[in-house]
This record gives sequence, C-alpha cells and structure tokens, in this order.
Amino acid sequence: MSSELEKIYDPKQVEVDVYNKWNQADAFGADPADPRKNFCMVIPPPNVTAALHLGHALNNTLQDVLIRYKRMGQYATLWMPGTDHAGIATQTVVEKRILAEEGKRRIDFERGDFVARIQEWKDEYEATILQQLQKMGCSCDWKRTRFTMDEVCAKAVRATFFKLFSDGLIYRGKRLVNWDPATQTVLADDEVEHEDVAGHFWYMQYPLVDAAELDGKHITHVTVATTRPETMLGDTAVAMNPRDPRAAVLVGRKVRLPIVGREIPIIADDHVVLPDPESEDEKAKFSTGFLKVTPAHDPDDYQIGQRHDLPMINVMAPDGSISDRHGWDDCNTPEAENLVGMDRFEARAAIVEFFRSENLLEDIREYNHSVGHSYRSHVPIEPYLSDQWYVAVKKPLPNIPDEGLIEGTDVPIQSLAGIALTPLLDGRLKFTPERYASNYKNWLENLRDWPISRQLWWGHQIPIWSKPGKRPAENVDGIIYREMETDEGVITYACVAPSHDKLEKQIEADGFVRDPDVLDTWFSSALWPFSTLGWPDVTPELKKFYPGDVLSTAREIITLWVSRMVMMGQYCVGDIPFSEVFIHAMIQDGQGRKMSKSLGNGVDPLEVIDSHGADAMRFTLVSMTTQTQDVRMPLAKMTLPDGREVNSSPKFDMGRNLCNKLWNASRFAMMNMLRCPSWSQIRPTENLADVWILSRLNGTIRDATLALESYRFNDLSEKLYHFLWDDFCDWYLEIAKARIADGQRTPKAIIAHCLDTILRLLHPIMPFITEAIWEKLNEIAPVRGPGDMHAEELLITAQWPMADGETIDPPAEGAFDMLADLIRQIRNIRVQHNIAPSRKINAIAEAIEGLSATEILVKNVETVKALANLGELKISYQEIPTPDGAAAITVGGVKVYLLDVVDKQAELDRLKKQQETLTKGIKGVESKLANEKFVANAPEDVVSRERDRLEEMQRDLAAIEKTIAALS
RNA sequence: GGGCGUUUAGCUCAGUUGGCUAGAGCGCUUCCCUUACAAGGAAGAAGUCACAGGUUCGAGUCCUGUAACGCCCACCA
Repeated sequence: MSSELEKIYDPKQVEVDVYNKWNQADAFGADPADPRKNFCMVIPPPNVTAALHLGHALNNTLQDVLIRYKRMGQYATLWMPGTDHAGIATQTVVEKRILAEEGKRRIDFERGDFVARIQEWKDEYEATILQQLQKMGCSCDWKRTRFTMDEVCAKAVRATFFKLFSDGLIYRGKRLVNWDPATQTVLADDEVEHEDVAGHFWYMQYPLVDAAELDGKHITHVTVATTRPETMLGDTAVAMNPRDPRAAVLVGRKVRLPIVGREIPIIADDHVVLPDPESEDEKAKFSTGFLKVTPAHDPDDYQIGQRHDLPMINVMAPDGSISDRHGWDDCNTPEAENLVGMDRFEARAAIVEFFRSENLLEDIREYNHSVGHSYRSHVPIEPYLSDQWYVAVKKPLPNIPDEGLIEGTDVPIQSLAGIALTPLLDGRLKFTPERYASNYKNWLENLRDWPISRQLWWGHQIPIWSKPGKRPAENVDGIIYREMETDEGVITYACVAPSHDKLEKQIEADGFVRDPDVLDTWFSSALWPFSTLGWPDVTPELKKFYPGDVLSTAREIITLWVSRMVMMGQYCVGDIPFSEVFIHAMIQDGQGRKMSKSLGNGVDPLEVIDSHGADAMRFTLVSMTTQTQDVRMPLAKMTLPDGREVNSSPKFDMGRNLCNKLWNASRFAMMNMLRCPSWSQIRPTENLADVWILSRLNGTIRDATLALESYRFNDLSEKLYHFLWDDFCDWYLEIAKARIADGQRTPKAIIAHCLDTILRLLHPIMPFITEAIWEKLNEIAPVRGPGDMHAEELLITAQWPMADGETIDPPAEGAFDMLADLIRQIRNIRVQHNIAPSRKINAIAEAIEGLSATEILVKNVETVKALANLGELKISYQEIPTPDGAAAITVGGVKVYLLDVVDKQAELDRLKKQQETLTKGIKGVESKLANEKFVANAPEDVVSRERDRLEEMQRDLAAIEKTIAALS
C-alpha cells in the first residue's frame, strides 16, 4: 500500500483488506486465559430459514459497536456467533420448496432422508448468514461458531432434559394442537391464517334431565348457541356464568345431550359471557348464557374442562371425520352411529337437521367470525387433542428449601418461573428501555406450563423411550424410568442421559421405542448462552465468560427467548446469562409497514454494502437507534454500478457522506503532517482555536463514552458526526489552513491528535474506514498525543480514549462561539450585499476597553480575517462615526464596520430585521424578569442568565439603532 | 379484550431530572468547481411541538381527557 490515501474512498477494497488484517491478527479471538476483566455477548442466533435482513443488520451492528467498544476498553471480550435450527420454520420452508420443485410431500420421504434435505438447506443458509455477518464487519470469534443442533449444543440439550426429567419437572399432558386434517400435520400458531368467514350461530336446545321451576316458569331445556354444532358429540358439560340469576337454580342439574344421550352437568364458570342483546360486545349479543363445553375440540372449552375436571371426548379421526375410535366410547345410539364416518361438515349439516326435525333448533342467526385456516391446505384447522411433553414451570424445584411465593403471584420463588423472575425483581437483570421489563414480568407471572414436544422431524429428538407395562425392577445409571397411567394402560418412559449410546441401544433391544417428536426450538435456544461455552462440561470458556453481560435483541422475543434463557441459565448453571438486555427498534418501511418479502419492501444488507459500503450502513443504522419502538426507513429503488436494481434508502447517504468526509479530512491532515511536532513540544497552547478544539474533543470523548454506556446509540453517532464535521472540519481545519500556510506547526500536532482520537471514537461504528486510515496515519505520524507514545499498531485493539476533564474549557468554548458568530455575520453580509467570494473587504472594529468581546477579537484578528476573507481588520478604541457605505455588526458589545459594501438599502433591511428580532427578544425577557414570582422561584443561575442576556441584547440593540439612524 | 408506543420543519427523526431564542440529516432558496472533500463549501428560508383542559414563576417536556396511526400478547361459543 502506498502511504497516501486514494482520492475517493472506495469501501470495497478497503473492507476486504481490513477484514483480512483483523483475521490474521486474530483480533476477534477470545482467550479464556486472558487475565483481564471479561465482557461477553452471545449473538441472537439467526434462523437458518433465510438470509439476513436489515433488522439483523441493525441488531448485529449494535452488538458489534458494543463489543468493539469493550475490546478497546481493554476487556477480554467474547462475542459468540452461531445460528438456530428454527424447527418449524425451517422444516416448513424446505417442505414448501420440495413440494414446489419436486411435487413431493414430507411423508413421501424416510425421516432420515428428509432431515438430510433440510440439513442441505441449513448448510447453505448458515454459510450465507455467516458471510453476511462478516461483510457487515461483525467481530465475532468465528472459530467458536455454533449451531443449535451441533454436537456441543445437542449435549447441553440432552443434559438439560435429563436434569429436568430427574427433577420431575417434565410430564406428559394433553394439549390441543392446531391440526390440519387435510395434510394431517400439526401447525404452529403462526402457521394458522385467520380468515373472516360468514357463518352462523345455531341455537340448540338441550333437554334438562329433570325439569326445573324458574321464576314461576316450568323449564325443560337450556339453549346453547354455537358456531360448530358438530362438536356437540363431544360435549361434557354446559357452563353458565355464576352471576347469571338462573345459575342458582340450574347449576348442578343435568342435561341430556341429544343424539348421544349422554347426561352432562351444568356447571358455573366465569368465562361464560352473560347475555345482553343490547351490548356492543358480539359475544354478549349472541349469548344465551349457556355455553356448550367440548374440551377436546376447543381451546377455551379445554381450559374450562381443566378447571372443572371434565372428561375430554375426542369425536374425530385425524382426517376430520366423525369417529368413535379416538376416545369416544359412548357412541351407542343409532343416531350417533349414523354420524360416524361423516366428514365434519357433513356431520354439521346432519346434526343441525336432526335438531330441526326434533324441534330442538330454536334459531339460526348469521354471524361473521374469524376462523383459523391452514396456511398450507387452506382448510379450517381443527383444535385436536394430543399427548405432549410439558415442562412444569411453577412446580417447586426439588431438593431446595421452599421459600414461598413471589409476592402478588402464584409463582413459587424456587420454581423455573420464579428463578427467572427474581433477578428482575432484585435488580440484577436490567432492560433498556426500561419499559420492556414489564413485558418480561407479566409474561412470567402468568406463565403456563411449557409444552415442549413438536410433531416435526427437524430438531432435537426427544430423548425418551417408552414401552407398555411396568418399569424394570433394577435401576441403571444413566436412565430414569417413570411409569405413567395413560388411556392405553401403564406405560414406562425412560429418559437416557447424554453420551450413553450403548444404553440407548440396549433399551431399544429391550423393546423400548424412542419418541418420534422433537423439542420446541426454543428449548435449545434457551441454553444458548452456556451450551455454546461447552456446558455441562466445566470448560475454561464457561468459567471465564459465563455469566455474560449484554443481550441485544428485538422486543418480539422477550418472552419466548429472553425469559427462557434466564430461566435455564439459572436452572442449569446457577446464574443469569446476562445482566443487561437492550431492546432495539423495529425497522419499518416509509409507510410504517413491517419489512417483508411478500410486500417486496425488504432491504438486503449486502446490497446496501454494495451501494454505500458497510461503514455507511452501520453509521446510518446506529444513528436511527433511538429509544422508540419502531423506526421508519423510507425506501428508494436504486441501480447499482453492475446494473442490479435494488431496494435502498436515501438514509444511507448520510453514512456514506460521513465516510467520505472522514476520508478527505484525513487526506488533508496527512498532507500536512510533514514536520509535525510531538505533543510535548506544542503544549500548552494559548491559541483560542487550539484550546477550543481540544475542549470540544474531550467533551466529545466524554459524551460518546456516556452514550455508549447508556445504550443511546443515536446520541453517540450524532455527537461524533457533529464533532468531526462541524467542529473539526468546518472550523478547526479551515483555521489551521491559514496558520499552517503562515508557518505555524502547532496545528499540525493538534490535527494529528484530533484525528487519532476521532478514529478511535468512530471505530466501533465505522470499523473498516477507521482501521484503514489508522494504518496510514501510523506511517505518517506514529507519535501524536499525550506522552509522545507510538500509537498502537491496530486500531481494533487500541485503547479507548479517556476524556481529560481539565481540558474541557467552557469559557473558551463561549469565546469561540462568539468569534464564530462574528464570522458568520460577516459572511452573511457578504452574501446579502452580493460581494464576490474572491473579493477581500476591509473592516474596522470599534472596541470598548475591558469588554471580553474586545479581548477575544484582538487576539483572533487573523482568524477572522482568514475565515471571513477580510483584507484588513483594524481595531479602534475610539468611537468612530459610521463610515459611508459600511455595514455594521455588533457582537458582544463590539461594533464591526465592513467598509465599502455600498448597498445602503440592503444594509438597512438587514439591520431592521435584526432590530425587530432583538426588540421582540428583549420584550420577552423583560416581562419574564418583571415577574416577581419568576425572580423569586427560578434557580439563581437561570435568572442571572436571563439578566445577562437582556443586557447583551439591549447593548446590541442600542448599537444597531444608532447605525440605522446614521444610515437613514 | 390486555399491554405498549407514536403524533415536533415538506420527509425521516432528536429533544435524559420542566429553564427552548425548539435542533439534526435529507429536501428547498441564493452564491461558489477556493489547491481535503461538488458524496463538497458559504449564507438562508421553513415549526399554534396532534387537540382540549390542568399543575407551575415557567410546559415540546409533568397530570387528566380526546383523536389518529402503529406494535405486541391473548381471544373470538
């Protein structure tokens, strides 16, 4: 590489070179033997379903900013990378693709072959994802890359499952799943599409077994309203609200279920909506006050069934037809037998017809409601009862003294839910922004047992084997047996510990069959913070880097993922996996819609990197990270140099422009590094611009560090942007140009030092460009700061700067602001009076002895001359008559006349406008100060600031009015 | 239904314990290819801080209510 920077910043080559350089230096590598304080983050493992989108780019940029900041803060850092197998989601995308491309369904494959096909997909996308992360500049320790289904993670899954099983926290229970009768598969909730359907409410009468007297009326039946008459075959109760006036008489009685003849109780349950024909509430409007309860075919009814210990009668076969072979054992009447084998919709019609013919159909009303449909077959899904494995989350942990309940909840302190909740309550776990803590808390407080089995092929197969009959008599190390009473009699379940392949073979030879189901994908992600470190083995990594520090993620998985990581970290390792959770905003498109493939409004990070560069993308993303929950990214089509038309956003221009600015400022700086003095040779300097820029520099270090520590990312980017662009480039470098031309060497050293610090401060956000410039700067000015030390070779591991409070100088900043104000006003006059930019004009200042403005001006005549393009700037301590053709400026009580600018009218207009503004301002402040209560109640510094302001405005106004008088 | 967020310049957004003469980037207007940068420089214009009340010496900021938009969760006999 040459030692001069190219004229235009080209991210492409720089990004590749710099990334290679970091890799060669193993700059991302984490060393468990590193004695320094540790800082660890785990990446939220992206799903291997698809390539990364802009939301990933955002989250991973933020994590990279944090890890780079900590790395420069000289922590022993680890950022653990990896991907998630994402059970249902991945299996579904692969199934879809195979169906579309080959017309084959999953059941056309052997399990192993199908899993191999998913594995291929996973390999492809995992590679893509990791490459994307690297292109973005992520500084993960890649050699530690994990996958939630790799051997290391699988061992942790097995160990956790075994521990839970041993502790009696895993049990077999019934659960209603979303069943697709057409494809005969289970669907996840998000695979169910809700469609509005024009349906009916059928009002059906159920005769009372014994007639009742109610308000003097003879009652022979109750009327239930239902949208699904066919499920009545499985009814096991009729429920009514206990507050219903009729409840006192009717609850406890029985009705005889038509068709089936089953006697079922009338029970009281709060869930039932009281009837109210006038109500806005649809349910109340249609309700009769009596609800048929079918626990096996409706989620709500299932809950009611649980509460009242009702039998669950499944009346359907997996294909959705009426069946007496799946749990319905009182199908004895001819009417009922007649229905067996009918499709559920045929049965609906037949049942309605039966009620009609028996005069039991009281009414039919039209009703539009939403019905869940399978996203695959588009038929209505059937809530279907099945056996599943559960984790008991509120059961007290065994072998631990009972500590009671968490206050105000039914959560035992020593339960899985409890140990996830306590760290939040005692302050060990913190959310930023804080409001998200309540999400976490509410969810855990109302947590229900966690169903962990999934009827899928892609995932961790459940390590349980079963066999009908009683358990073997003798205990075997590595196996836990448990007998359970089921519909089919006693079954023995055996859970096998990890790394006992022999045992597995043995029990299989003995007739035990492994459960075909796999674990919920969140089961393995819950272990991510420690499975990746080798747990259950006590590895050096686990000892050094667990517990970790920060988790950065999106709000939608606070419950599913974050809470479970805390729960499992506490349960398995005995500590929380991180102490801070940062929740970032969701990126939406310009219309506030979620970015998605189907809407075609997604932005591909790699395309942004192609068009703007990775640093530019990162800077823009960081600057958009405010504490709000959504952030909009207006989209624009863009054509890349290679002709691709891609989605992009003008927002990225900001980042790109800043890169360019930094690049060029660095070029300029380095062009002027010849004979650059060392730091000790130039300090202290008394030049106002020097003092000012060093004050601003240190203020910026302080602000940037604070912003990082408090996750105020937009603040961080804004402060750095402002310092680099406005303070350093627009002001300091412009002033330095003239001074350097004048032979001064001090600005060179200050430029070198500022650039050094700017690179350090910007590095976490824009790692590539800063590292590239750093290399050049090291060649040209290796010594450039306090202590006259050689700068570190690599920026990525260089020291994060410390703010020097002594250098922060508010009076100097005030003085400089005044000077800048004067310069701006002169430039303004030049524009308003149409003075050619090249024309130098002369000026004379009417200074007043003792005024601070006078002193500032006198000391900085050369600066003003250079930046305002003045020929001469004379200082007069005597009052001077307003010169003919002059324009006047007043700043801090000092009047400056710009000579021979002629245009009298323009000058009068300008002055009158200023007069107006000042008069208004003075009036405002005067009335404020005239208010006794203000003077009495406001803090002293606020009052005195107002007084100073008034005085200054009055002085300036007087001067302006004098000039106006002289001109007119 | 429960929880939460947003509403500030034409657009996208800042504005941390009330002190604001309300800021930034883009866009807009005028001038400038000045030897770091036209992806640039200089100077500007642009806002009843959604609405209505209240607290306060003082409200974009705190409280109450209203409206619109949006997100998450649950549910829909």
